Amino acid sequence: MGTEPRQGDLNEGGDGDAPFVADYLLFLLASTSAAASAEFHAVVRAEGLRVREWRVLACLHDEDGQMTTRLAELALMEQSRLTRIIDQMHTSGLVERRSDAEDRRRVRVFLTERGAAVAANMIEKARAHEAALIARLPGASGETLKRLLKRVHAELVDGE
Amino acid sequence: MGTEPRQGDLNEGGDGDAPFVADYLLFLLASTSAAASAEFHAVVRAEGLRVREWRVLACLHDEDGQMTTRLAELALMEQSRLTRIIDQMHTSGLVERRSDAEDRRRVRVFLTERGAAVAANMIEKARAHEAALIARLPGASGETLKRLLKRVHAELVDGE
DNA sequence: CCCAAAAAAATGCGTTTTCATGTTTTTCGT
DNA sequence: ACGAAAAACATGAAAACGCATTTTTTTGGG
Repeated sequence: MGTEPRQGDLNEGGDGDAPFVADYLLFLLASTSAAASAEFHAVVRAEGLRVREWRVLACLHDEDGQMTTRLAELALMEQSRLTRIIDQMHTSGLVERRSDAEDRRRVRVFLTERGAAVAANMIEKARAHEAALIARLPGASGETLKRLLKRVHAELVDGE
Repeated sequence: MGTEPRQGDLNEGGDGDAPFVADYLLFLLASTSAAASAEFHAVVRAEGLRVREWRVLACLHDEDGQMTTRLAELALMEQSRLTRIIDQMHTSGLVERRSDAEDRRRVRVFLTERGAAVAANMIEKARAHEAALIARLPGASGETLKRLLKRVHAELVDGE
């Protein structure tokens, strides 16, 4: 006994040289995202939704009737994956497809009445969870982080 | 024509009320993480590794001989998934298992010589990529972001 | 106007991932 | 010291996922 690794936090020391993971931006982003999301994802599943369905609902709430490709980008998944998620969400009565009159290659996805209700309900829960989460961070870290993430995200996506 | 949604960035307006996604912390984290990682993940795959194998290599580089459960936490994956990734990495000669003498339930994972070499090589590439990425962010955003993420991650994991 | 190229979405299919459970070893209460 | 509970890891089966390709429609050059 005594050789137990610590729980939770990212490692500090290394074998001999500098630790890498704990100071690597992409790991910090991924693990913070995972840790922060874990709690709410439990709520999502408890509501009978999968994480990706929740993402689709949230994106459509912001702008209903988006085309498949764009929706896949926003909801952070592959196009072919979204196609099948939409199938299932259609089956469970959350969304419907309508082909675009201007360009018949396009399929636009709309919330059903029930889908809109579920979306609104979940967004309320998400806002509450976010507020609670930010509340337990020191000072204004939460808001600062959001501001920073928006800037970085914008730079990564539009810039270059 | 003319009704085209913008490319890339997160939506600003909504149907009628406040936009949600573009200001929601968990989405900001997830999408920034995805956008930032996308580039490097291409490098990883080009090197013949999968993303999760790369994570394992990096974690073991920082501290070799970790037990399965802990390694799964650090490398952001499920325990049963890690078991199988280790199988495959063993097959490709990157790691080896040794059962812990003190507690024979435990399996510790070690880098092979080749694994260590691959890890070192990838970490070099990762550091270079990170530096380039941070360089194209305005001012000190990158470093500020890292500092903030460390704090938030620590709070989410240890605190509470 | 026509045909090749591009764009949007769907689909076939092999791989990955997860969930629940099984097996072995250790811990802990009495 | 014994047996129940817990911890660590492995595994079987089902679902989810992503890649490559196909189908349909639109665009653009000659």
